[in-house]
Amino acid sequence: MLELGFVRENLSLVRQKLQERGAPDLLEDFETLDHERRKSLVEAENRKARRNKVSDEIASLKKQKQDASTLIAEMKQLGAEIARFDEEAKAQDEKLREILARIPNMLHESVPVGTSAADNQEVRRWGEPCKFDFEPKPHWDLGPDLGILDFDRAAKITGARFAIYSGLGAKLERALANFMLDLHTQQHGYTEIFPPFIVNSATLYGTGQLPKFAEDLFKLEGTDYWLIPTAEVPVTNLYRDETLDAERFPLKYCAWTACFRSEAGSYGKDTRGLIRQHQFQKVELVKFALPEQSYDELESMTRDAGEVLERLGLPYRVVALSTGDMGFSSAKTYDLEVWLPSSNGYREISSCSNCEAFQARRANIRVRRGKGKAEFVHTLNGSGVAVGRTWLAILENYQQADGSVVIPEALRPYMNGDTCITPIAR
RNA sequence: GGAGGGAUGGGUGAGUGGUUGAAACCGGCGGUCUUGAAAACCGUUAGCCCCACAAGGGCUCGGGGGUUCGAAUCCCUCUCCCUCCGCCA
Repeated sequence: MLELGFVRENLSLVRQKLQERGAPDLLEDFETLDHERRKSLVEAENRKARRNKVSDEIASLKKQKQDASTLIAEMKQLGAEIARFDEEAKAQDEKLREILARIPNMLHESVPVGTSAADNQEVRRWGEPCKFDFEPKPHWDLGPDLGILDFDRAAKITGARFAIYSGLGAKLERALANFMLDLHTQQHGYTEIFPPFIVNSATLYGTGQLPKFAEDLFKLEGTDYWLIPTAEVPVTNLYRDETLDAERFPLKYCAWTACFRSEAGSYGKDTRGLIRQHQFQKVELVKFALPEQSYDELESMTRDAGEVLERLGLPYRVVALSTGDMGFSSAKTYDLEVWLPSSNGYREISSCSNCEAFQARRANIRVRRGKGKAEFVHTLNGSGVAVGRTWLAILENYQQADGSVVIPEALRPYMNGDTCITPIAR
């Protein structure tokens, strides 16, 4: 969320930034509403000042056992007026907050200007896409052929966009999660968190999923509970409504969780395979940084995520998202895209964002240095990385002519020494 | 699921409907004393909003609503925590 005062003082800048994102102008009524709210506020507060004063007078009259009925009659009248102006101010305040809550973050000046993902800028590449001397299979054929992935039974048990991993497939999923967690906790200094997969509305509001994106989420009927779309939500909200000590900064956390997304509005997209599921696993990185640290921390977080793919020998590239492709809460985002033979191209496997103070303002997460005044922290989050997509990237990139899949070296300790997945009888 | 008890400033914890935005203690900060430190003593120590040159004003005692001229205090409701019972991985 942006600060009310900031929007008031930078109205044209905010509008320009909205335009760069391709977002609609949400600020048409802002100025009048803001003005009227303050007018009602002053009217109410002047009367409250009077009320406070007269209340003291009434108290002292009563103490001296004198009659206060004239004053009390005046106060009755005043009370009604106060209630009216309070109500007015509250309604205007709510409208204003509603507007503010739906305004996306201001974009960092380094974000490439564009209208869609096509304008994203490649920053760097790692690795060479492998050349096959046979026709490579997509993972949605490879997995079922190997007997480690089953879409049909998942559809029976639940529905479309779910999958069942079995045997070495299930083990590979687990191995990947452990490999990633170990890398980040042991080599990169992140503290592991295992949070709830279910959160309340206030938490989702804090990271920016609510109020605007409710339709992307699964809600538990009859409750205020929602399934998390990413571990960013519970982990960033760890410190909601808290003031932290600057000494320990930056704070770095990683978490493995299942993620749940309704994928409303993506009908027909990526309907085959594991790319777009309602439930998937992800190792998430979250940082709380001082404002002057946050862009360096974004770079190192992006490298930390990239190292996962490098150790697994998966070719990838890093792109800076353009203004037209940016998420709601982010000021700057790098996507990591892994090479997928089935797409003959790069597909998103991680997204690393600096949200600056946008989430911290919503979630009221502050930091105090020394005796200074508390200020809002900068929050960052990035996938480190999406486990399900890594799973399919390994299948596709490490497939052999005979239909088997070689396990990357770095993963073998996590697979009890298994070096290869070969077709099994079902 | 049932029955009780709680929620007050950075912490512990008082608080009879009317100078209680809030005692006291601890902690923090500043000072006196001291070569320095400790101890002792003195002082100080919430946030947000409106207006703004300044002065000033308003709100906040878990959240929301109500009663009242006036609510930390009375009523309703929600959330969370604790104890006991039931159920349970």
